[in-house]
Amino acid sequence: MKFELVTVSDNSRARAGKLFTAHGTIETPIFMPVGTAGTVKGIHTRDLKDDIQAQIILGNTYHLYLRPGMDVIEKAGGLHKFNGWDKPLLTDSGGFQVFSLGDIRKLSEQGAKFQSHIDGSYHQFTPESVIDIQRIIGADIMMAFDECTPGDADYEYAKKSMELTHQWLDRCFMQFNNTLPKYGYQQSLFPIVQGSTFADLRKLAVARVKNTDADGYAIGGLSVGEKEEVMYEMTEVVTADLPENKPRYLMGVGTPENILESIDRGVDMFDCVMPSRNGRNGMLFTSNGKINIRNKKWENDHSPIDEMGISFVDNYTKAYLRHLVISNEMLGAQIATQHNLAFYLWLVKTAREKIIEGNFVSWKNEMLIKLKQRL
RNA sequence: GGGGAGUUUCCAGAGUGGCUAAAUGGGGCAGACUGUAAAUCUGUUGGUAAUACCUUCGGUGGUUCGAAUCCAUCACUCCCCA
Repeated sequence: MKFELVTVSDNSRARAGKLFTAHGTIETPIFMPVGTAGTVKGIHTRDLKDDIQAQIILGNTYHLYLRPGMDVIEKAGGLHKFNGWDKPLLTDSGGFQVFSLGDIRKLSEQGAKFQSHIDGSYHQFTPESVIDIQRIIGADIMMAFDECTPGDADYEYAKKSMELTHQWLDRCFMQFNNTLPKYGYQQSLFPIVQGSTFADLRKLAVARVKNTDADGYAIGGLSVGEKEEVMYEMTEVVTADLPENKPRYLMGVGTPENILESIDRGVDMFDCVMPSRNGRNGMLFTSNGKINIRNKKWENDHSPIDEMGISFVDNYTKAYLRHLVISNEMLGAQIATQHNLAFYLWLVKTAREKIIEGNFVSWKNEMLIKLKQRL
């Protein structure tokens, strides 16, 4: 995998780049739609590619391992073949599930024991097994197994948690280096910087993680309960120390505002369930602000969802979409998801253009005002 | 014609003397959602000058300190038998 910096802003840390993978080139900054169970919920790969213009999507180790299981994925020839997405793919390692499945998981130095959220059965993930699974899935970018430290962790916990993540990181790379890709193309492994809300831990984590000389670096453990300013501060601390010539991936972030602010602080890659989940729940991100499409005020608003017309679904009217969402028609969730994802991809694509043109910061400031609005 | 059951707040439907502005579900209205245990969850849903008062359980009249709840009567709905 190769990363090429195209432009770096002179009045901000924002960067435009190109990431070359076995399944195609990704133009950064980029937003990666989340397709946890091998699908971006409600969206066909055709629309993902042609309409939304996604360049890379996610899958999840934990979910795919539980269902359909590695046997099926391997027989399919990997996830690309299984779900028909032939562009770049990134898999999360299950580290976030260590955090989000808190009640049904047990941590040890060896790994994490999970209880399946599907049938309650017990499973163990180790740094080694997580690499093996991601080899079978065949993701272009695999993530190291980490503990996603909660945002309200105290210093002692954050430090211990970070150290565990570092031990696991070494084992991940060991397993990575001792195994080969299964489908004949190169895969990369990204380490994850933890350290919670403590700048000194974050700096330690970056220094430690840089030793791996990986193809890219991720920032984890943010937007997990801490304040927004803290998230920005930590992002800055981390990007300041990460190598310039490698992509930086801020995991799980965020709102359109978060993304612009983080691009400004030198982040290149993002993923978040927000556009898809909130879309399913009736919330739209538009070029003029946020919309709760269930609200009565849209009942007779027969204007397009978003007059900017980024996606073909933007031609559906607010009144019609409101009707679909309120009636619990599945097309409502599909349209809203498709619109939101198209908007997110438009946002990062435009950010890239502005970085290259040299006026990212002023554009960002204009956008932030619009994005804050609630329609 | 004979016998029986019923009428409750937007809907369905509990409630058979005070703890009832009235369970529960639906619908309505609003909010949340950040590496997806989520097509999910939460709040609210008679009115107002609102730690109180007013109006409300088919209509009217009564019993009672007190009635959605008991009695009388009228209206309407449904079921069974002719």
